[in-house]
Amino acid sequence: MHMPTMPPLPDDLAEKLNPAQKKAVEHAGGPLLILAGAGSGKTRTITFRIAYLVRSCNVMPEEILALTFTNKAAGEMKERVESLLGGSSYRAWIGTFHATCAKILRRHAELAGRTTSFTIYDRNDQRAVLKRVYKDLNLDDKSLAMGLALYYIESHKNKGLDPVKGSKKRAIDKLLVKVAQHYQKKMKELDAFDFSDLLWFTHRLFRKNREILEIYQKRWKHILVDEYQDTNTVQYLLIKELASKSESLVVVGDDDQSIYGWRGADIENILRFEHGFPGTKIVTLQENYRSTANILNLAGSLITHNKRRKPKELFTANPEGSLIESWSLSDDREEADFVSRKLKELFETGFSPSECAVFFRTNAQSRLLEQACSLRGIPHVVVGGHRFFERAEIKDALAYLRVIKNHADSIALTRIINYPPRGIGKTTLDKVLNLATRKDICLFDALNLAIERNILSKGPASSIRNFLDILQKISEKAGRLSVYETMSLLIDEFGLVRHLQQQDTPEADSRVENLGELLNAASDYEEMYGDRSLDGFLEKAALATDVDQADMTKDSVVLMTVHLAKGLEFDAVFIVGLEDGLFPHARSIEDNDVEEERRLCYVAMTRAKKKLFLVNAQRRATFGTTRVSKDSRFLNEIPPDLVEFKNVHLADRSYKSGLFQGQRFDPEFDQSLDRARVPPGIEHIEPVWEHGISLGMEVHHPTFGTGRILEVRGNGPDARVDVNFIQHGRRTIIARFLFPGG
DNA sequence: CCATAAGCAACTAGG
DNA sequence: TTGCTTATGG
Repeated sequence: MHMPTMPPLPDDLAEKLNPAQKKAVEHAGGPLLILAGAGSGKTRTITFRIAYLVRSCNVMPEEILALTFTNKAAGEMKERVESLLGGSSYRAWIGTFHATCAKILRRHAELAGRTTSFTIYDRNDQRAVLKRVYKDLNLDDKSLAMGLALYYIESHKNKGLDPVKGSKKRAIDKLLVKVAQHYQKKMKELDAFDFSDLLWFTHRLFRKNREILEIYQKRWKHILVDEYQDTNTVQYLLIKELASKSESLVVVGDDDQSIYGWRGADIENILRFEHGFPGTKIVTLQENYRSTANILNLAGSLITHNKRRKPKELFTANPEGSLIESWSLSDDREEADFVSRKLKELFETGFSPSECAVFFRTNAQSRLLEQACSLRGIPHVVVGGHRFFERAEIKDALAYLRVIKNHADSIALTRIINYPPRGIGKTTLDKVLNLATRKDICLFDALNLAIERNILSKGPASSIRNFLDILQKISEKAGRLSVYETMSLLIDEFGLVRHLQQQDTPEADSRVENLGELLNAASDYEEMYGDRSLDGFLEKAALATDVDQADMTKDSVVLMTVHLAKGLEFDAVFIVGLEDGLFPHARSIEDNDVEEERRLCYVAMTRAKKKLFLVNAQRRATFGTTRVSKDSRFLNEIPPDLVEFKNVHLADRSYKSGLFQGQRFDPEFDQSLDRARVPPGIEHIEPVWEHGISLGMEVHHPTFGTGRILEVRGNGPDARVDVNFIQHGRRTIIARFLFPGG
């Protein structure tokens, strides 16, 4: 099972690798742990190894399994392997844990108590299932918080344990087990898996059916795992099972970048890798190719404050670079304002917007930053927050698709039964749901039964009949239609767009646009995967993430949470909200686990290539009230000689920001904020176009009222102008419909 | 049954 | 602050 000697690396690969990377790529046989520091060429090492195996070691692409955490990482890996190997590379299995498990489960669905076209449920669907369970058990959210029940179920599965067989010591434990039992039963009836089920059921499948496990063990002779520090226990067990007969297992990770403890990731997996896999070899990649020496040393000093880590020190041949700037602003608005101004300044000194990023700890922080960017006309994208596939209108359309595919999906059916409103109200639905419970049938069957037995009042009954008829009609056709065609048909037949258009609000308009996007996504999917089936598309939708969706191709500043930033890099990085209680988060301080927060901060810092700004506010609005905040402890843990502290203490001055209050800036403040040329207010932002259209200009639109110009694309009467309307927010308008003044 | 108003809770983080 | 659930009147 061990390969004694390995053939030499081809020159074209070898010349792009340092000695440690080479060692990792050429590793022969047995388990290998690559401790890959931030920016040390981890992806290159993995992809080159795959190329090496195929090109030099007579390994077939299909004998390779590479597991990642995000679709994005999987996509990048596929791309890079393809550029190294060309045509045959598609036969290598490169995917996320979840997608890989979903694929396996589709093949053996019946053994997991599902059909091949099972549905994947997200957090909201899970909540809906739990709601039904609560109703059946006569429970309410007060006697058992739903969040707790979900956590119980999920954490058991993450640990590879059966939530149905939990401890029953205390009354609450008994209750949790009971809820879990009903939940799992419901999920089976619904023909659905939740995210953690995908991993858990695959693990169970392998444990109960050794012959199936063997199929995959034989197939995958070489296994690679990316971001190993983020694996949880089930993932560990899956890897162990799959790799027990493989020729090589290579895991890559960095214990200092383990930031998913809250979703079950166990840092011990990487810290104790060699205990789980005897005979492990370890290669450490310590040379950083990304950041300036100052940034690297700063991050390195911070992380040494952690106890639970493998000691290591990164180094770089990169120049020292400029000092790290630490800015302390008076409040959160000032902070956002500062960032937007500094961004403008960076653009002037040659940084391009897409090479700049702003990281924050919590999503709630994004709003002010977004506003500040809009007001200054800074092109920006917010990654995360409410994801595309979780927007109500998208979920509605997908719910229709799910019901068409699987009539037993009562969760989806409940969602759409009266959306758009068709006269089937709460009382009617309750009647039918009760019938369903009594007869132990799904909602769809209950609807039919209720009609048959004539137990509903006339109005609702005819509505239901009509609804079922349309559903029937589309379902019959669906088999012959593509996803795109099915979707357009249902949007039309059920009047989804019509219903939104009637509302005639800007929000509804943007929803209509989103439905259009969904149709695009469907046809893209067909083109990309050559697959016209609903199953495949729905699976893609369920597993899609916002980072996948984010359009990084535009030249825009990226605003995102630190968690989403892992694996990315930017010339200039702002870390905002560096305050105790926010970053590190209050929760982690209470729980006495600041180490993960520190790793998170480390991840954020090491994304920066050239410039790093550490920003905090002295006062911050949370909910309704403003609170005074203390500097983040992390700011005290970094070497001061690497930092230029530019703190502006304004707590005693009642200063109002010009940007947000519509006033001019305080010139004194401006100077203290920055010695150099910061544009004092939006009225000073340079005019883009001699037609009299300039950024920041006040304009009037017959429908949308008054607003200010944020961005102009093109010129002449047909130019596209982005305007921030007081009443209607940001919209794109053709220039000829805009009039001067308010 | 439905639309709107009012009242109230929620904000770590994500596949 | 937003976004949900509940109350109210049509």
